[in-house]
Amino acid sequence: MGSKITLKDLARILNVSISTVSKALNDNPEISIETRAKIKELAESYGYVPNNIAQSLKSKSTKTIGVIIPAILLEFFSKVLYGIEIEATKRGYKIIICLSNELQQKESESIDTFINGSVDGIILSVAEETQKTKNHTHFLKSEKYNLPMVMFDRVAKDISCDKVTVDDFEGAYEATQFLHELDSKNIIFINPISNISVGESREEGYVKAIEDLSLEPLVLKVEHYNQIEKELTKILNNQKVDAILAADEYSAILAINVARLNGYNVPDDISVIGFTNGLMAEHSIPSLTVVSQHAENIGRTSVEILLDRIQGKLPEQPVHKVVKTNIIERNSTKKR
Amino acid sequence: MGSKITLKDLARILNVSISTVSKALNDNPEISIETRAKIKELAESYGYVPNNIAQSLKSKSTKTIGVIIPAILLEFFSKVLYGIEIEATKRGYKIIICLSNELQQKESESIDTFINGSVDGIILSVAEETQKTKNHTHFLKSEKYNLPMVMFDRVAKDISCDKVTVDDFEGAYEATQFLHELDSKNIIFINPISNISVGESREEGYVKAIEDLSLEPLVLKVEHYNQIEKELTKILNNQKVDAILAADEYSAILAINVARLNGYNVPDDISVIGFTNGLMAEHSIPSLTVVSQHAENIGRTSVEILLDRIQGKLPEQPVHKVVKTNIIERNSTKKR
DNA sequence: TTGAAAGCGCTAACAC
DNA sequence: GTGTTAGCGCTTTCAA
Repeated sequence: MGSKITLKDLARILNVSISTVSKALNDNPEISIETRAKIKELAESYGYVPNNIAQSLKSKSTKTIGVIIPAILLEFFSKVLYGIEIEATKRGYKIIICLSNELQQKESESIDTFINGSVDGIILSVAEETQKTKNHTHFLKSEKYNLPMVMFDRVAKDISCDKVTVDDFEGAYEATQFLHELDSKNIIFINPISNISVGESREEGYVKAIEDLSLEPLVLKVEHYNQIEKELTKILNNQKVDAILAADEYSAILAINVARLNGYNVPDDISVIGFTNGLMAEHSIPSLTVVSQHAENIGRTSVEILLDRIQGKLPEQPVHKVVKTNIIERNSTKKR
Repeated sequence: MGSKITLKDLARILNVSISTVSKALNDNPEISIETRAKIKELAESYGYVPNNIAQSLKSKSTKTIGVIIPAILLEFFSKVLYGIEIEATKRGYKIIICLSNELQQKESESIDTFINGSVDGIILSVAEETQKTKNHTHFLKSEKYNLPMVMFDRVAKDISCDKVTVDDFEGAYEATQFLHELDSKNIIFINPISNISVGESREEGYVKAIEDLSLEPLVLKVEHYNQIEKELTKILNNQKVDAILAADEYSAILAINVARLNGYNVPDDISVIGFTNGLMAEHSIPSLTVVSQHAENIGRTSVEILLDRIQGKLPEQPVHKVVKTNIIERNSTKKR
């Protein structure tokens, strides 16, 4: 069967005008019931489907959201994406995905592909490179082209737009307290992501908690995961450590393994908490107690805010929503 | 600054016609060099960006691909998606994502959102429910509306379209042989996904290999992961097992744990191989030897075929490309 | 070298 | 109740 039957075709077949067909299919009461029925039947039989592009051009609304994420292989982002898709679909929107792969250049290009009218708004999380260079000029296009934008998780402080973040500071603060309540006095913080905003906040939360507890902070910053084994072993051999808080999931898993390799029992000798509730956390041995960021929730919330903004339901002032974290207790921490 | 400056606006400002502006910006030699320069400069200064929707309507090409995946939280699919995004971007295409969440209804709706002209082609992997019901009528729309479609990994045999699959049969066959070469004689196959096509093929490959080796096949089919511990324990207590091949990653991880809980050493007593090379496989203890399906490669290949099809570079006959698997040896199998 | 006009497919204000 | 017309923003043929 051929494709792409249009209003025009239907009109010609029935010898009516294009607008009559259009109105009939849109159930416009201007058109008589009989005509409507006849036209609908014909459209049905020809498998007519309205051309979405034409509708978009006319209505100046694409019903699609542009999403830019730094990486899809990081489980956190695929969870957020899941939340975004669910919520967008629920509200009748499609999503277009671009990956920045943590590069500023690709992030900027992605924004360019969105400011040409193909989407009604943007949801993004800032690329690592961009967070390092702090060059945010490409984000200004959102405002220049009147394209609503919401940033989630990794946000640019100096850009004025709606934001959804996790309370990383608070999450780290509470995790540190949690470890202290387990009688840990020597809590080390491992940070392989100190160069991105969330890593910073987590470290700050840890340090603040440690200070409030009148303990000694001990931070292990690393550039790469492969340094963790060596550096952590050195520390374990030189000082007492009875708890580890890791800034992400993988470093927590590594910490568990390094601790065990050094003869420590987890959780009896050392309790471990990591950030991010992912597959590895759930399935590691022992399973990992984590600070969950509710990734899916972040995605849904971002969509809600973006669509509310698009539909003019929000005050002019940018909205900043903070999603609370909570601790999911598993077997890498002592039972209370 | 305001938004959405159009050709019309530029034309009015310079007192030239719209078509002149259009041609100038497209570097059409019909327009004099000076006029071109002047117009480009003006466009630049106003931050003019051509409206993509209008261009699409005119050109009848959206330069976007519709992707329907059953689940994004399954790492395999997010890896494929990664491959799709990379290759699509490279070739100047955007991607729109829909999730079927393994439901036929959602899969069908997703196809509907694509046949209205919003994409130039579809890439999809069949939902679990659809594979069960075997109701494939919604896939026929692709042909009816002349919308090129490529299916990957989980495909519908009775639908004629381009396909990219993994050689699951061969992968399982080789993995079984691999285990046999490790001196395993009692190899059990755990299949929690016997209801989807890939699960079937893997089982067939295993059975064929076992037969060719003149061994006794032993298949443990389960409906859900939580049955694995009980069922496998029962088997381990009743008969000799020296190797386990699992139809997916998670069941392999579970198998390792169950074996260890029952006092077996992995890999000394029992070697374990799983399908899918994911995070868990890499980070489990011991790390898991896997049959890798090269998910990213599947994604890239799907895009290549789809775009070649769209651009008329392919023979009329549907193309079926089979991506080879290979075994990634880690610590859950004995060293040779 | 430039411009007028038609048309992509659809909607809607306004006529008849 | 139905049709005419204009227009969304762009490209492109044809005429000037």
